[in-house]
Amino acid sequence: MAATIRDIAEKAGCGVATVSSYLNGGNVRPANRTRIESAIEELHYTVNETARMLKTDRTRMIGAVIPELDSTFCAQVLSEIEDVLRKHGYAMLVCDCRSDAGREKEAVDFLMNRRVDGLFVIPADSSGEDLVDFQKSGKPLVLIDRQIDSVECSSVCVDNRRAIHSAVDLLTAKGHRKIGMIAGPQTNNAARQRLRGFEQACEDHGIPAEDRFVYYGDDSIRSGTEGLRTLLEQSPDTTAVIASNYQMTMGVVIGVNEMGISVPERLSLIGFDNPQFARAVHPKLTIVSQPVQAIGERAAEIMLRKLDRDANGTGPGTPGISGGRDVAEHIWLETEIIEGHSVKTLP
Amino acid sequence: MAATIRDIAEKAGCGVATVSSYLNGGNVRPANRTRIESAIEELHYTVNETARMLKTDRTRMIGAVIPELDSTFCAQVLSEIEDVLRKHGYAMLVCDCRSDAGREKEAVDFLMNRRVDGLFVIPADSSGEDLVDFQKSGKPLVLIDRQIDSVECSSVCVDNRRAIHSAVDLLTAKGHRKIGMIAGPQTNNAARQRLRGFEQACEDHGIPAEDRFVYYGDDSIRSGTEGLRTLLEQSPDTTAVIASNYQMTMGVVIGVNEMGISVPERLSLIGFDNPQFARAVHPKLTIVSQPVQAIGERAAEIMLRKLDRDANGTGPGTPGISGGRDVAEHIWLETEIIEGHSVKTLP
DNA sequence: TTGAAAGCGCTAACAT
DNA sequence: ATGTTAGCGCTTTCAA
Repeated sequence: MAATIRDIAEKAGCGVATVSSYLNGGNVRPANRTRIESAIEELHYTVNETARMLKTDRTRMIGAVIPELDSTFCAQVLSEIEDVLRKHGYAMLVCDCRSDAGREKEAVDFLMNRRVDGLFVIPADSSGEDLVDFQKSGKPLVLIDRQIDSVECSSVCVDNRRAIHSAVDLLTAKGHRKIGMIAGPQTNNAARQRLRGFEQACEDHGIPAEDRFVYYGDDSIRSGTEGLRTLLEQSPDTTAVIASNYQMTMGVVIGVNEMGISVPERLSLIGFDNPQFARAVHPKLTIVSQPVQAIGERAAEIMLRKLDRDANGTGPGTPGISGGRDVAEHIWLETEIIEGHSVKTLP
Repeated sequence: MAATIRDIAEKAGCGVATVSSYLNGGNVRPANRTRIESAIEELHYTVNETARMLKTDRTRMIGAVIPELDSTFCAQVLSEIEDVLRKHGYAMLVCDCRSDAGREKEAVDFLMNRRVDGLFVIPADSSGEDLVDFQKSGKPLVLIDRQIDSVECSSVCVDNRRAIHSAVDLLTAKGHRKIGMIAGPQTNNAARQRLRGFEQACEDHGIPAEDRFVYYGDDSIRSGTEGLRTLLEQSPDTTAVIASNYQMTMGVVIGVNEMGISVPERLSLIGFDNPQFARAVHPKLTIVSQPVQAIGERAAEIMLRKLDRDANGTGPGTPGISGGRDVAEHIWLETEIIEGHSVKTLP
């Protein structure tokens, strides 16, 4: 078995409290300090975090529930968060839900049992009940990329409506009026907002709303390809297509490639996310780009601030009766259009 | 505070041991069973895993140390592992090291303090000391994608030499003799093996080894683009290029795109990983594809088997004196070439 | 500053 | 099958 704090105390000839105090940065007499240090060295002692967790009721672990690890957006955001978190001594527990509501709920329960100090969620398809449940614990919850109406908590999102709106603006400025939209699953807020942005933009530009220009995908590569095919079949007069997330963008590019559609001559394209991918596409793809790094940073920042307050304040308790003590912050970040050569100017 | 096992025992009118037994699937009298169940329901009781951890000296947490979360390969493998693990009640702690040796060591220490029951590592640039340290705890370690000479432990890898060798075979079969290789950082075994496969293949096909055909990248997108440029500058007679990981493949595709090089007319290309990306490239990219899912599955499988044995056997202890009790398994999986249209047949 | 002792919530040995 | 009890390794009063 590994050495314990008792072993150190014994070897250093002092009490366990002194060792504990030393470990936690308290004041210890120089004589004791050196003896403790050499004892630690000798016995290869390291703090048993699990014991600490039980005693302090803080695990220094944060959960992250995400729809798809294998999605650049999620991976980049998580990577950023993990970086910040670990610098502050927190570990990150990741649960990939494969965009499934049931698994999402399971994951939240799983992490609650493990007593994580806080939770990040990129909700794929959640009613929000599980999250409200978590909030009852009084621990911080931060939603990323998507809000949920029934859950009142902090969030970091981009302005999704505006993101797609500006994509439509760009297309109409170049003369497009028959614009196809490959939308995401309407169960999640981000996808809904993006579709709304599309509809709003069409209205603003006097383009009549027609169902035949909208395809409802499921954020997968497959549905991007399928969406393109469907759109072009049912509306051959389409001159431009917008794909509203990265996976579907890749799907659309696969589609034009395999169906032999020339871009932008026959069809103009605007994709989403991943500037590097956009550069790899020929011709370079015009995309809506999200500030992924900033999203991760801001989310981590909010979480750390809340954790800090919990650690010093009244404790994470008093849920429900919190009396407005915990104000939910909503951060909105802007997207940016990176122009490539995939949009043609119509005569 | 949340309800404890004592609260349940009290409310159900039995001893804590009975409740504990119930929670752990032991035999409990029907009468008690129902009363315990309703008490749990009423008090919203959930097991405090941290207490369980301390008592049982098992955290049911597994660490994963990886070079880059934002890499399809890592993300897919992790996603698979996490899936299997969670089904068996294990949580996954992820540490992204940004391909940095120092951070890798820190991550291993960090996870050791947290007393993870096991560790997965995709070593980016590790001397292996930190891993040997971990092994002293007697807990299972599984290396993925890359072995380390100085560390004797189980591993799941692909046959990297053969992977590149077969790529060269394909090129030579189509008449190529001036083949450029964009190699990864020689600090990691996988990259070394891939380069070795290249050299071996050249030798096998009677192609004299020339330094000017090899570029040493760092597995980044940037170095893929840079590698292509360098190769074509210093060896304009190059007719084909192999990129030896996904990031560099994307970099090369960006390069041909932005430099206006026609593929495969002017230059033939073979990439690595990510069949979906290959389909999105025009013309469809010929790639070496790794069985990512199988890699994750096998790794998780090995880990679970070892954990199981530790749980039932002598315990994870007796490290060092284990007397060959723990035989390291080495799994080798095969890669596959998916042909596209990026390789030209030379006259 | 330091030591003794209580106790976090759970499991497991033991006695019943 | 069930209750009692000790103790996992740590932090944190409380006295000294």
